[in-house]
Amino acid sequence: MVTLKDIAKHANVSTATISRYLSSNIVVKKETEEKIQRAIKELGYVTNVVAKSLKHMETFNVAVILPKINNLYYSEMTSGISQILGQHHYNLYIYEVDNLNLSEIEIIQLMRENMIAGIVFIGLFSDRSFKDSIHDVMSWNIPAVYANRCIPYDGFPLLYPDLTKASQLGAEHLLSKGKHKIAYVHNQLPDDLLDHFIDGFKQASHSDDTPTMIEIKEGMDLAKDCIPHLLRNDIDGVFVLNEMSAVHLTKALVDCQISIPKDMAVLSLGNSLISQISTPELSCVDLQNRELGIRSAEMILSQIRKEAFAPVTVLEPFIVERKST
Amino acid sequence: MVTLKDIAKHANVSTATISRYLSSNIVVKKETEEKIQRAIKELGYVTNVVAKSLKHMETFNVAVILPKINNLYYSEMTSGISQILGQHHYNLYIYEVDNLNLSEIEIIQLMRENMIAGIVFIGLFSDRSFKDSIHDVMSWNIPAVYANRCIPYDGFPLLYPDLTKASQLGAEHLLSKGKHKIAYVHNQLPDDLLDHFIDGFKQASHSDDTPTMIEIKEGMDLAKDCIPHLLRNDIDGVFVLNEMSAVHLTKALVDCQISIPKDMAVLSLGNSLISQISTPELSCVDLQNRELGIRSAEMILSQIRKEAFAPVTVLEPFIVERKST
DNA sequence: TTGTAAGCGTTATCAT
DNA sequence: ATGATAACGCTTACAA
Repeated sequence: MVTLKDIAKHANVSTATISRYLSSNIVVKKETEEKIQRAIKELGYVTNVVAKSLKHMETFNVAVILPKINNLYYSEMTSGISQILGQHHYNLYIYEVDNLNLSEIEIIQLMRENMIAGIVFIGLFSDRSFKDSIHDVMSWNIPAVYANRCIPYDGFPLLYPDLTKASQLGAEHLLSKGKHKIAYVHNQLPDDLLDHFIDGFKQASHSDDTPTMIEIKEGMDLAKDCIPHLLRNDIDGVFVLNEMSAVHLTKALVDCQISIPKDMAVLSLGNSLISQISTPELSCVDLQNRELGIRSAEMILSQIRKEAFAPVTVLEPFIVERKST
Repeated sequence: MVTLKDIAKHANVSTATISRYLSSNIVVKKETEEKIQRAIKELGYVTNVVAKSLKHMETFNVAVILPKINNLYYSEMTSGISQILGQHHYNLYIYEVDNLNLSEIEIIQLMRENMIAGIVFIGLFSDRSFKDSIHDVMSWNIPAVYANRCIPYDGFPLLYPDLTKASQLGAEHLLSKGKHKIAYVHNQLPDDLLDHFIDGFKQASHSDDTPTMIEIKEGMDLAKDCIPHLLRNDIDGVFVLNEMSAVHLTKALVDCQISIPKDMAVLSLGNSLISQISTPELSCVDLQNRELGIRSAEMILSQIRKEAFAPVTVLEPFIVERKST
């Protein structure tokens, strides 16, 4: 490996001069500059970031901790993060929790050992893992962001889509399509989260009515269990709070020869590729995944630079209308 | 930050003893061990991996360089890589080329600066970028793997799915379904790659016949341009060499009221979520993306450990039959 | 404008 | 079994 010392010797200047010339924009005699440049080229010098990191006691590595990367939901956010970090010359580590046989504590420990510059925690909005760990992380002055959750503010930077608004927009959209008997379908979401959706529905319907709530349980057969339930209640519009379930329900409805959107409108929460691929193409409420990633990264960078920033960012969802409503 | 020095002072032993106790499994007096353990706990020491890396002149960071992460094709491979690296306590860097405003040279430079332990290059099989850079990387003794390409062996570790076999399996499958007028649909694949597919077709048909080759051009309307072409040639089975295109073509066929698979069987190359979501669900040739990732990571680790390994790994595709054939 | 030297946290060599 | 110390490559007072 070619070091500063090597080019110092080769160029007949001190390492200090070269270091200054390379790092700061400090003035150097033309002659010295030429000598240095020649030496760098001739010996093929490349700077050693690890040594720099040790000296400065900081790295340019930001970690994203998520359940798994092979999921469009997470990978879209990650891509947003990657974009911003790249622009600012930070590197991106990925840790897949579902894939790593490490406990939460071990992963957090890893962050400290590696002098990680900042951490983005990503999870489903019903997930509460790592919640306590974040306080540890912050107490060690590691910038952190908890992204895509919807939990009460608890002293750490938070970022999530406005689910009440999402619900309101969704319900309004269904209503505007002449659907008046609306059901919300979800995969075992916790009650406090469902409350957000119920609130949104009330705002949309200008009433105190509650939508029919239908829970999809693990291994349930939609055509046998869910659709009869829908029909029995004369439902004419469903808002499915999980994109994948929306796709499956749509498939089941088509199999049951129920016309979409005439007899049943289907609205999905989340707008990845799969909503577009589904037949019919699904209308959906876009939760802005990429933007969520972008903002997360920006919040991390603000913290690193000790700039002011809003500790809680709430993103506005919007409707994307396609064929299913 | 609590350092070895700090706990040395606190425990009244030398840094050398602690370092040895922590890193090697060298014997220490019971009394010393207790003193050290107590000091570590009381001061909250965590080891500094950056300092270790500088000392040892090696990191535990492996980089994956890919076009973009928000694509099931790449994220599935990446997840496989992540799984293996995690098991061996390596960290995973991700660099999205499409997202990073860096030239190939700059990215490679970055790898050197950061003392990356190994690099997995991932790309579409029609892509040839980074091909030359790999020789540079290897000349600097950075372990590297070129994954998911199908290019002639050129002195660097290679890993790809057997496309000729994939073609053969696909053609055999369509033939076995009674389809005799078969077309291959692709998105502007280069000729040398198409040759593999043509070879596979010949092997399947035990003849020297060539399948009808149809090229999808940027912005082409499948219903208007592609399907009439198919019909004109009495095609009754298509093998689409790109999963996304297979989905789109299927949609277009359904719109044109062509019955799948009765009037037209559709087979897709690649087996991600989207083939399952498509209506009808697509039969496909699975290229083993996750396994490709797993093997890539293993090849990197072998190189790092200077173990023997096969420089070229070819993975066997297999048929997954669903509703479209 | 340039050089000298100490030090970032760790490990390894050589003594003791 | 343990300690003193140099070194990994780089930066930065301080001096010249």
